[in-house]
Amino acid sequence: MLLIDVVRVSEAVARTSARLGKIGLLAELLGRVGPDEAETAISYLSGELPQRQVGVGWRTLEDLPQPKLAATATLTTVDALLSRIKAVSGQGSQAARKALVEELFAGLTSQEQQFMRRLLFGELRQGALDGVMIEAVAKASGAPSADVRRALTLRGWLPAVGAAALAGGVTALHEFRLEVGQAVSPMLASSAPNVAAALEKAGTPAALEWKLDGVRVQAHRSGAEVRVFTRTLDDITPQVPELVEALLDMPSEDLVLDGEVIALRPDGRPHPFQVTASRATSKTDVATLRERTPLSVFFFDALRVDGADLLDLPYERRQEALIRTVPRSLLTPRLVTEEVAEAERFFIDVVKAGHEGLVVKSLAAPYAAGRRGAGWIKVKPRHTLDLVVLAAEWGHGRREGKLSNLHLGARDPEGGFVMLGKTFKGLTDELLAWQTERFLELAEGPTDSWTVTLRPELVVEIAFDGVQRSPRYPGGMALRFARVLRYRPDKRVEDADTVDTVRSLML
DNA sequence: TTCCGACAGTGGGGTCGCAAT
DNA sequence: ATTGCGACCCCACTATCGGAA
Repeated sequence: MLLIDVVRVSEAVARTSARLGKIGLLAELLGRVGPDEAETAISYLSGELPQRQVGVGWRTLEDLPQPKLAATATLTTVDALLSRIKAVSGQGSQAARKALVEELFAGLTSQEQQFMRRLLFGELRQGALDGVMIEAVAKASGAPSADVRRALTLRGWLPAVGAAALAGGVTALHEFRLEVGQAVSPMLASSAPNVAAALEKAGTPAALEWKLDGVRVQAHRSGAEVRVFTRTLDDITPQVPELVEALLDMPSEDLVLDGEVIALRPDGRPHPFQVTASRATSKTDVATLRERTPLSVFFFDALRVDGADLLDLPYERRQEALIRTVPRSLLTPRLVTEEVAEAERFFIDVVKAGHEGLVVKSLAAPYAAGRRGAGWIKVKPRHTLDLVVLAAEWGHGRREGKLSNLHLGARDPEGGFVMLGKTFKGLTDELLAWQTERFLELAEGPTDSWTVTLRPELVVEIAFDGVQRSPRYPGGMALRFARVLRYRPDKRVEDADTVDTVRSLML
């Protein structure tokens, strides 16, 4: 199949707003792709590369070679080139990689080049990714979408699942099983503003578990062999020897557990997230790092114990298996209750202990991986500050032509402002339109095609999860997960919060 | 008819590993 | 030694579609 066939479908999908329309277009193409190219086609049309990453980003794609006039590239030839690019990126010079990227793009028409650029950036912007492609695979293969989802949960990679479905229908989908060593898509959580709302969503009684601010891990053991995967299913086994040893100490030789690794201080309180993340992703001299900053692991779910698959069992039953298998010291602290007041006390406890919050879980929910359903709901405390908008950046995609990303500053009592980070979150279309107009009135000082500097006159109320140390910003602090709550036209700049207030929150 | 779950899109800070400067 | 880049840890929020109620 020609690449241009895929590009045309992608463009048609982008022009179609109806989800069912997108599914129809994608399914039609899947119906005519050959078995050798199905995986590639599904991959491209769900915004991913069969190679996952190839080491090519925006910088490498800044200037492209002259496009071809005739579209002759096939999925097979393009895929082969991308594999070579990945191989060179793994071990080789940037010049060699650049040459291969040139070769790839020189073989494409201008239309194909634009598609391939967006695909490599991970910004397909056709309004269809995995969620829509699951339905398209179902439609094209005749298999129920629940079976496609189920196989995706177990395999963690839609192109492989989709190709199997197209080739072998439902029967092929049923051959995907939970296998030790093959990472499963992790179950994710939605969020609620407070404990009462989370309990409402989960139904009572519900389980409340401490939410630790670390790195999510899925640990597999088969006999003497252990493998550990992150949320995105990357293998980090060599980086977490503590976890490997913990698993080998357990009585079951055939198990899959879900949990979190976190670096704790000697007093048991958590290190900042940066410390944990650095430790869990550093590959060099792990032994020394381990001595200096040991990792602890806390498990909260069991997907397989003693060779028995538990995915479809209700939460409560999986907990029974977990408790039987994992030593108490490695279990995530939890409480089962139907009382809102008791749940709120538990929330206060966890925050006092320095952790992130709670995850509220329905006792009946199976391990519905890969979906942010109502089964798990996270609750975190929220801080707010009144800050001053110092500048704004032009948006992209659906925010093209709108000033979107705000530079946020706290008042310096000595005079001036100290930038604490940026945010683009929490803005409605109406607010985007309003602020674009207002910012242009306030524009003053250096302005380029990217950023508009403003007279510091607007106060905005910002919600955030915490203050972290920053090597980037002048005050040495940055806000974590900042988002706009509302503008405060009733407040003057002199009423905005100061850097001293922010500093006091960092401790 | 209204409500709500699921999805896609729009980007945020920090750190590591590697190649080039 | 330092810098630039790509990848990947952690993410929140709004708009939209379409099935559920």
